[in-house]
Amino acid sequence: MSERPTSPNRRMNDPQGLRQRLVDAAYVAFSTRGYHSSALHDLKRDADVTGGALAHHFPTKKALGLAVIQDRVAEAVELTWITPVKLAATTADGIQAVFAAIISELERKGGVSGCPLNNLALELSREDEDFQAAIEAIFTRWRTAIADKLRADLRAAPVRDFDFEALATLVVATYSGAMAMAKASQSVAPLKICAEQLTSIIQNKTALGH
Amino acid sequence: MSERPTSPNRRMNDPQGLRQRLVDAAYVAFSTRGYHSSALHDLKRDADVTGGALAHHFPTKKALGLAVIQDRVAEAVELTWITPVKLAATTADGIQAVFAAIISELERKGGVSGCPLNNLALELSREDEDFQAAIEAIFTRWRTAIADKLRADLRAAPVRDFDFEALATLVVATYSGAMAMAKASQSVAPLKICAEQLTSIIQNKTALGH
DNA sequence: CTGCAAACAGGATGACCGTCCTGTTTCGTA
DNA sequence: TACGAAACAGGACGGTCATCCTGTTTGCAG
Repeated sequence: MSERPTSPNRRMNDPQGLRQRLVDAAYVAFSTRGYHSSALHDLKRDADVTGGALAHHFPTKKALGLAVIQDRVAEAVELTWITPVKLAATTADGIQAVFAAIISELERKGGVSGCPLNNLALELSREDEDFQAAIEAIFTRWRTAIADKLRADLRAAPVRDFDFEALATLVVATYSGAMAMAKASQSVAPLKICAEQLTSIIQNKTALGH
Repeated sequence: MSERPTSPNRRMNDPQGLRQRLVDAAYVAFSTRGYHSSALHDLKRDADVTGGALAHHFPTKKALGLAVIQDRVAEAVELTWITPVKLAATTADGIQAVFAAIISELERKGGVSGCPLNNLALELSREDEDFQAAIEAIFTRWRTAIADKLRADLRAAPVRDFDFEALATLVVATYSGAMAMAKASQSVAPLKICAEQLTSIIQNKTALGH
């Protein structure tokens, strides 16, 4: 019931704000219900935007989807994963903290709707190569950030034959798969288990000794 | 151009065969293009089935989707994962063989369309609780089979504090996530990396020592 | 042979959805 | 103030899709 402050009858052009409301609503919808299951009609209602405004900013649904991926999904990965890991004392600490934060957030609300990046990756990667490229770029940035952190961990006490990229790939893959299992079971149990396994593995591998 | 042997003009009722053609076509379509992106019109064409026949066997699209999950997806997991792992000498051997088989199969054809179970899990788990239950059951069976094999591995030389279910969860999650990354990058590289990491981890954990 | 339910044919239907089109308003610029 | 481009309003349109409906055929029971 919250009317936007377009009080009397006067219109105010606000292209940036309107675009942001639109992308925000689309991000929520695409992340939870999926891209194809989200109708533009609902997005227009949620963002309080008319068809003409939508068409003006995003000529096609694909353009909106691309904006969601590049603006919001990339930002979400940056905020929930990359930055916390980078700021943590060690990679293992960072990963444990990220998992814990995500788990408690999921427990706060009722259900598990899954990782936005993973959801859109499986739905759109094969459908359109622009989507695929945008999604792959985020995965690459994510994996690279973890690999860099692992490299930093071992700056002081190097371990020979350590493949940073491979271990980072394992982390990203395990998280993605754990979230998929969590979504399928509507339970955070797979996330808790994989968090413990992963941190144990990383601590072992980054410890002294070959 | 391959006409089915309905040679002159005579019809032959074949409820089981028709149902099988339908579920087969739906399995392929749902696994590659996804559930919502697959139109019943295309399935009818692929399976050479009319609308009346389809409605007779599956009153709704959901019923067809449920049959695909319970009949074909469950069977696929059984054939490509559970049986090979069960027949292998060790869990690590089995997992390595399964990954290798899947990778070479993906390299044979051109693209990566992803794990059917994972694809449908992310698309349908939150949409309908019947779908969710059917998918969760397959994940549970999959994970349990791997845990059982791990238990069998350590029958002779037990390792204390070994959590079979947790390690099995890690395996399933890592595979699912690796396949998601493979789909996003349209490359088998994540699968190769995770296969190596996983077998290394399992061999370490199942080896002698605390 | 006969009746009857299951199996199938083929199209109608109504809802939905993305896109586009025409008109109106805002706002920077000159 | 005049003007033009951008921003926005609101609905029409065409296509698609899942479902349903009416009729016909098959095949088994009796």
